[in-house]
Amino acid sequence: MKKKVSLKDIAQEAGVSTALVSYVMTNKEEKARVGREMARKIRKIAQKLNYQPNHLARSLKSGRSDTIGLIVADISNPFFGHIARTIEDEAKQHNYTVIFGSSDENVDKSGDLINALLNRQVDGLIVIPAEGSEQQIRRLKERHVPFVLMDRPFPDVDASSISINNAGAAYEAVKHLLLSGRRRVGMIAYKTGLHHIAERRSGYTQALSDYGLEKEKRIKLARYSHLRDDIRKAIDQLTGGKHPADALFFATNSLAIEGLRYISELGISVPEQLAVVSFDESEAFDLFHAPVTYIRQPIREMGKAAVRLLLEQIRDGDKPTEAICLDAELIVRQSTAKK
Amino acid sequence: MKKKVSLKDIAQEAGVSTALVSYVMTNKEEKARVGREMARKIRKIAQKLNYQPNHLARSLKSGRSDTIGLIVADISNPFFGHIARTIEDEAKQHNYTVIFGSSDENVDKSGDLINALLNRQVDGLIVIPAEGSEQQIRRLKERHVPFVLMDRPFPDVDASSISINNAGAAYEAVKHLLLSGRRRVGMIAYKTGLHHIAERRSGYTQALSDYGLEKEKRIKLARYSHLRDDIRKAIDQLTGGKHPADALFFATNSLAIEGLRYISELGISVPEQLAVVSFDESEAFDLFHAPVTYIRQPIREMGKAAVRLLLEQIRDGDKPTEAICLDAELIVRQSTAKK
DNA sequence: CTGAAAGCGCTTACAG
DNA sequence: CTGAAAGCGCTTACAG
Repeated sequence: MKKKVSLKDIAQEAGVSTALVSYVMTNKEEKARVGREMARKIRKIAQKLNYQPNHLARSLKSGRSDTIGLIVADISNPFFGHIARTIEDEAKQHNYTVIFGSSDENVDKSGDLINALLNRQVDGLIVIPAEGSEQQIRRLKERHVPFVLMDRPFPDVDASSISINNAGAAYEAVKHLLLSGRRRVGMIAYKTGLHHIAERRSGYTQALSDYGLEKEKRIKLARYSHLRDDIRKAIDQLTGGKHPADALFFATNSLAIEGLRYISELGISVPEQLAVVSFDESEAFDLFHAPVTYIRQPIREMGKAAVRLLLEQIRDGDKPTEAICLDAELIVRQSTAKK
Repeated sequence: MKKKVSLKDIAQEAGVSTALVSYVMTNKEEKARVGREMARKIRKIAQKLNYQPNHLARSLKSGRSDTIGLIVADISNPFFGHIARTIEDEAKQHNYTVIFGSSDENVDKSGDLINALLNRQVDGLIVIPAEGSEQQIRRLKERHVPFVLMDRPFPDVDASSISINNAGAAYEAVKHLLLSGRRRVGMIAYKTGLHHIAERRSGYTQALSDYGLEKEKRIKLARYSHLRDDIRKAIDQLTGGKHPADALFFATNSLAIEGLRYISELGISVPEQLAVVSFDESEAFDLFHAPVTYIRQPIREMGKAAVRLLLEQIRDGDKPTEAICLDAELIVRQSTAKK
């Protein structure tokens, strides 16, 4: 790259010290009581030379990088892509830039990522934590790094977080299935200790038991790393046998998409033979022949809240933690129509 | 945040200069001929203090930030999300971090973004350029900023780029429709001057004319900002009248998804009444009742090539520009089955 | 084998 | 109203 013009170049041309130029360029001329004439002259030269401040130098001096780090599970998953987009927009409004990384639901990657972002002096972190990363998160707290957990709070860690009422939303979804006449409702979830999935499972269980169907509990788990195979197996089991499920509740959009692929292949008719509800949204749900009933998370609000909480923490290191829990909404469509 | 430990702290504890510590921490002990004992001692202290280098300071000094900037149209669009993911993975392998931004197909935003990333001293840029951003790209070249154009080359700008054979891929798609017995093939594209869309249009036109159907050309354009309305209007026009289209070719996945939503609403049967092909891929294409035939771009290869080209440019500022053009693949499925 | 010193490009408290 | 100086945390050419 061509050598960039620095404060020094401007100072030289204007015949003043770099200090003056710095004051003018950061609009602190008032405070530094720089002469109006001089300020104008400096600005003019800066313009002519097309001066662009070096953010790195500024950050090194000021201790603030105006950058936030974002850790998601996988940026190519539209759910996280949407979150990233909201955070980007919201951050930009406050003159922050976003560095991101995908943890792939992997603790080691997550740890490396956190370190890499921290070494780059991000002012704070928004993280959608991977399973088993509690320790890493605790370390953040010990080091007084401002951060916000998103999507998946850790019940045992006292940290600011944005999440939704997972148990409640799952409960509503299952209740909706029961009210539409289904009795054998299966659930497919990730095999994970993450709290948000546990909550979704407990919402499911609670609904069944409130409707006197605790005996009908049928949950299958799929590994993130063997998604396709595990889901196929799960569906085979749930829809086979003497008392096949007449409804399926998927705990996330990726589970549902993979599941629906297989359901189509098998020629199972939705919603006649099998009603379907999923967490999250997806364009794919719209194009399924029976548009899929889903639980809509308020992604925009979540992103906004996350950035807000983080910036407050950055500004005030002693801000008490704040856990925000938003409500999700059940969007009812064809895939759960009454039989 | 708590004060971080710096080289100085280690130097103090070890009773040596920061220079020594720096050499050891960057594994240049050989070159600096630091004593083995001393090196061990320094490493031990660094470990104990949990030393983490400040990347900002390093970058300021070295002039390299080991960060690349990525500009996409919209990170929440899975197509770009996938590209981002490949670039992230590939960059990480070379110890680079990625800062990203969404231009929203808007020239002003794109300009702001480029500046913001450059001020943060990214070593180079991978950009999926917005319409009308030629000037911004030319400026990059003038300033000798390493960069690679992706997805959309500018024919009038001599720059390194990764793209696919858009005209050829479109040609194949339309040819496939014609060979499957369709005669009135409509196309829906973005209203844009961007070259890759122009190429897709010309592939369409060429195919029609090669098959003696130039009179049957029916292209409709939709504005990015009025996607839904424009597509609905376009589909109404194409499928209405005395000679309704019997096939539709969508120039991108977002156009197709919006279009298929409407086609479902209208109750038009695919592929019987209307065959459908789209550029790009999407999970939604799989779940459509007649899985959609699409043109698969080699995203992984594209991302890898982009990073490779960029890093070569960063290493060698005089590297001549290189335009890589990859082939796309037509994946034939139900939506274009013979009538 | 080791260290002092300069410098990357900024900011800001301080002195005049 | 203006400027000299110190310093953020590193790296590296140079001198011993």
